Amino acid sequence: MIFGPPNDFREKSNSYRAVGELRRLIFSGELSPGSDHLETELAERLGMSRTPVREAALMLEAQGLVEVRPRRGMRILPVSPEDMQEIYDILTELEALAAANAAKAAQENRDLTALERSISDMEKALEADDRQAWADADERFHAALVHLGGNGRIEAITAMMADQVRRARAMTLYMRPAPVKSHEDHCGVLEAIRAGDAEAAHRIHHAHRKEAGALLIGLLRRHRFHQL
Amino acid sequence: MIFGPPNDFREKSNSYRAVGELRRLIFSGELSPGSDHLETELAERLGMSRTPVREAALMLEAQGLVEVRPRRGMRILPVSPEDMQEIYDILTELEALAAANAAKAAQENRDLTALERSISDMEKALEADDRQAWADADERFHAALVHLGGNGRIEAITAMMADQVRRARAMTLYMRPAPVKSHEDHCGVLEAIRAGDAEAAHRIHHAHRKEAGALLIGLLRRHRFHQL
DNA sequence: TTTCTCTTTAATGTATACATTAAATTATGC
DNA sequence: GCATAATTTAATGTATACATTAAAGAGAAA
Repeated sequence: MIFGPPNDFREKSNSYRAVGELRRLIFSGELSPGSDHLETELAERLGMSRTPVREAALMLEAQGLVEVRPRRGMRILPVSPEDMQEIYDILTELEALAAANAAKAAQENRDLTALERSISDMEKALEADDRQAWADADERFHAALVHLGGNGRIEAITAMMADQVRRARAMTLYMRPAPVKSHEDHCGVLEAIRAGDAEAAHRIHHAHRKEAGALLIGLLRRHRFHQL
Repeated sequence: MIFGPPNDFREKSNSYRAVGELRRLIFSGELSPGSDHLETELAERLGMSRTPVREAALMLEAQGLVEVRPRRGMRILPVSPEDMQEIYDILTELEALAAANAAKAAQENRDLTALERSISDMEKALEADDRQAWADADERFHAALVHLGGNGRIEAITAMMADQVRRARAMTLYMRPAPVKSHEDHCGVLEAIRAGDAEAAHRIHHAHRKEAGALLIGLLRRHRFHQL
């Protein structure tokens, strides 16, 4: 879990740089799920000593991305369809709550440009049939929505879960149908927030995540089946 | 967040022992919220070198309990009423989901003894007017419920949040009225799970957490007011 | 061959040394 | 006296040395 604002001194420290680097390597797939990596090896790869690498590994373990086992190195935790089910169940509840809270706070918080922009970015990506751009904008939409909800801990938790979803989505991005229904849902949520209708925002977003989750998990299971 | 089963080798390592020790010191109030603690100081206190202490501090930071600031030491994050509101909002959603899932899984999973025992422990504590025993049993009830829900990530998240709640509850335990309404709610949830009624389990537990949260936060605000 | 034991290897966990640098302190000019 | 600059202090971030010990491998007995 990534709490608090990103402090500037973190960027100067090798430990936190290692966290960022390792995250990048994990999400890009260069460190594949299930693989083990020794501290020495990673230290050489990142051009630093074992100390900051080791500290980074422990932080990533505390965040649930890897497992540190003595003498076997840092293991990149695989994400099974069962894991993804757990994650989507959580995202569904917490994001729907955030949507409702965003709608309740709509009076004070009128800046919905982030939501609007991500929706229009998704439209453009859909026209251009650019799946990756669509996925990026979709992620921005969800992040913006959760941010509007105003609960920092929900932001931290969903950001962590989004990390995992990104890994799964990379595998299934080109298997799914063009996300047209998603677009309607997003617009519906935005309008409900504009109107200050918390109940509608919650209901639409809850259904949206539930459907998207079922779709992704179905694809994941098929994907795993094909791999066997 | 504490992922995965507690591996035995962790108990032998000073780093993980330090995590446990520091958590104990934080929850017992020996390290008070808002206070700063230098690595050297903590290392001496725990009887080990700076290395494992530092690693523990970074793990606790990744879990959201403390903040590590260069040259100022490890700061124990205070828990404001606003923080507690965030936490209860999350607990409300995730535990209610767990309750619903537990009810759905009631056919397979018939072992409700943990729930039953914690409820009877609460009854006993209530009769003996032992607030601390009641709070402990209440915590066990919620933990058992979430465990029955079967989502390991929800378990990890709620366990982390429960840590924070415990700190707040320590302040307000003797301010609140005798928790009689809670008892009815707990029994209601248990019966709904027995009956496999997911909707009822969700509804009752959701309302239960919402009320309990409002009560605790009200007390916290008053408590803070008195401290000023 | 297989299995058990002993030896060797090497990765980790920890302590420690040291360079860096923010903060505190002193000194200096106004 | 006050503000600013120079100096000192000390806590951290990192590298490295080393003891520990799990795992791998070799060797002997069945």
